[in-house]
Amino acid sequence: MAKELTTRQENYSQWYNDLVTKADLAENSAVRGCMVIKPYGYAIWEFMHDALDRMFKQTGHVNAYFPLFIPKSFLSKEASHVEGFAKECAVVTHSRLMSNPNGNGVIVDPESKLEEELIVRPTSETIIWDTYRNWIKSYRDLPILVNQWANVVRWEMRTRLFLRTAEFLWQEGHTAHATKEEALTEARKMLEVYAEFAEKHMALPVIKGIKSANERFAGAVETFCIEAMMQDGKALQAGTSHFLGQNFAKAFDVKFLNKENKLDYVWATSWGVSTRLMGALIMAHSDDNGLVLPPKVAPIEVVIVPIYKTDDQRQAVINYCVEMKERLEKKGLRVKFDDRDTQKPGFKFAEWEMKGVPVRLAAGPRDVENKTVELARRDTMEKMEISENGMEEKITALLEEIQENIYQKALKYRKDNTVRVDTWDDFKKNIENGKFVYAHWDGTTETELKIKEETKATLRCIPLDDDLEDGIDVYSGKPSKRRVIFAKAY
RNA sequence: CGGGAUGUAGCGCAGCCCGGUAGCGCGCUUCGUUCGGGACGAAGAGGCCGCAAGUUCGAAUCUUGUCAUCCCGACCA
Repeated sequence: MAKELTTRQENYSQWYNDLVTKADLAENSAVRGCMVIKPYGYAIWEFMHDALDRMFKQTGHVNAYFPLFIPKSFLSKEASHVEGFAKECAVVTHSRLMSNPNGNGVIVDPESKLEEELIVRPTSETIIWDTYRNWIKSYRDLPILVNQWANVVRWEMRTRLFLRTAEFLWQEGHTAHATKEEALTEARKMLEVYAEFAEKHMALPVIKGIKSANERFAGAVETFCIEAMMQDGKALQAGTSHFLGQNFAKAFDVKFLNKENKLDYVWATSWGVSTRLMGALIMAHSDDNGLVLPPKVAPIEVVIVPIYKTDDQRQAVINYCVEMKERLEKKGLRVKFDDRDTQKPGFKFAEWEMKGVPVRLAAGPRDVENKTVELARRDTMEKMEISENGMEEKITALLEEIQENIYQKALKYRKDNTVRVDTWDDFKKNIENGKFVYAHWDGTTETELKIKEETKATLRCIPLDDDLEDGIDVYSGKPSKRRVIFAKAY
């Protein structure tokens, strides 16, 4: 048995990449850099999707949908925007296929060449602002608070499952406002929504911050972000919210009459999170036994595994389990009763652990007799025997505890791997060791790029919640007003 | 797009150097024994060796091209 176990661990525990992507969440498709999200993985995405959607609606947003195809000319209207995306666009040039006259198969019909090429959206600012022009005439039409759930395509040179796929699912909010202040408030508000979602639902501690000019979104005036630390110490940008100023309004000629009866350009924001969040979830919480899901995004919160030998036992145990399942469901919990006759209990234990189910219950004849049930929690792998009486309350409370524990564990990990440094030697050493480094920065792109060149560390963000502090730049020695975060990133 | 590696059964791999028509482990099927932590035995099923050309009597193996994947750069959510 030990040998079998070893073999399987070798197969399954090659960290999240093999384990989760190949075993459960996705598998590579024939399309370059794309992913198949398997049902269990998609269920996790649906939970994140639904929770976010509720939060958007609570903050006054509504959903809409805009075309997948963007005429090439749209993309070129905002100069820095097109510059940012030009190198990673999929382009539609033809509209038809035809039988190959020279043999079998089909070829692109040269007659069907499009007059203007279409770009498969890498993001939708352009087509949405082209549409907003017709929606906005007066300050009375504002604000527009629209969100879109969609897929986008970015033909990246190098792809990475979940973190940077050629096609990914996301939501993109695009809002239009009458004043700069209102737009800025909106961008900040959505950053708060993302931070709350990451921390409360995904149990993922994040740092809210502002991007440096160098890392800013193409076309934005200011980019806000949430940054998270993965278990290898690398930083992952988990969500962004942009204050777009009047850049897109000017590019697409979106003007309105304000209260003073003066014509003005509209102020804009955009904000988005993607299936990259699933990558964050996996990389932040998984262990060698597989995925660890915070209960709030777990498609299954409790799995019940029956244990029996004989047919007589089977019936009694199943009845016992079904009753528990119904009682838990009555409390609003998502429960799976694994009554498969084809797998043994030990196999099921391992499988559900790999899938990250927060709580497992196992019941056999002994439990039926004693009115007990064995409970195992995924986050700590602890097992305990609890009484069947009042188990609903116990489990409900435990799920909250697990949610909190996973968050605290990630938070502690980040704290343990975050340092403040004041010398260049310390800086290099700590970046090399995969730490988040708080250091003084002189505020110039030049220094930022030099640091990146020498250490591969990027300026993750200028933290919003930190106090100002006088100091000198760790690289250039020039004066600095505050510390910023440097780290290696995905 | 540059540098490196890889592509053989559902998954993980061996075979390639030195050409002779494919093998191992897991998984899968059937039967029996098992069943409170990834069971065991026996018998089976499954592969135009990524794709396309070339060399050869003969190619998984040699040559060229091509596509894809992974790692390192540049780029990015």
